[in-house]
Amino acid sequence: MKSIASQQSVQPAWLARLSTEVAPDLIGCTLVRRLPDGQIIRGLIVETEAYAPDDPACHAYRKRTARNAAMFGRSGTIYVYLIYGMYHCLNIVTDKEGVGSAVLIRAVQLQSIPPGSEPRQVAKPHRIAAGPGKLCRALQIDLSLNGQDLHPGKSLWLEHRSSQFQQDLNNKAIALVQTTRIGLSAGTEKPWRWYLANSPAVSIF
DNA sequence: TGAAGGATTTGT
DNA sequence: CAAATCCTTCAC
Repeated sequence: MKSIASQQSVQPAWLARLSTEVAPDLIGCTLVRRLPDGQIIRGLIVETEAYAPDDPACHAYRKRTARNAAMFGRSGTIYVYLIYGMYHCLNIVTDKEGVGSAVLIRAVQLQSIPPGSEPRQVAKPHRIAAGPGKLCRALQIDLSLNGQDLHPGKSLWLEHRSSQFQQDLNNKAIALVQTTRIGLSAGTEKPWRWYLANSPAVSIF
């Protein structure tokens, strides 16, 4: 019998499914960021949104451009974009290569306080990465990661749910909530946002 | 070549 | 509710 590692990294093949299937499955997974200086920041994913090709809210809805090119890459590609001129948003590309779809990571619950966090934020540690813009600020994610691949030990990767998390989910000790997405001007009716019920780290209450 | 607006966050 | 702030997209 092979020994069981507590954390197993997510492989591209596991992400090669519809974004609407992957998005809820990513809740409970751990996002791991390795800074240029080698420091590791880990966060439990507690909120995601799915974006699909036939979805008017999806950046890849109209056509392939320089900006959204990463969304058409193979599953496991990192798609980062700048919003409102000051915040970055992190997406994990899903489905087959050539299909413009991805999952937006909206919030993570940090395992530790990352470097550079302001005292005002540290007062509420669970809110430091509550929201897509704040998440990227805390994990120092910017356009330099756009188009790169998730890769264990490199800049960014994902680890599967712990057996404890999966067990709690099966026992209904914890639950996922599915509802509509946030901040859109189109496709507002699609129930493609998921979050961990009762998590203090989701972007909105 | 220019104007409009955005998968956000924060403070008034 | 409006500002901050800049890149992308689309119209002229």
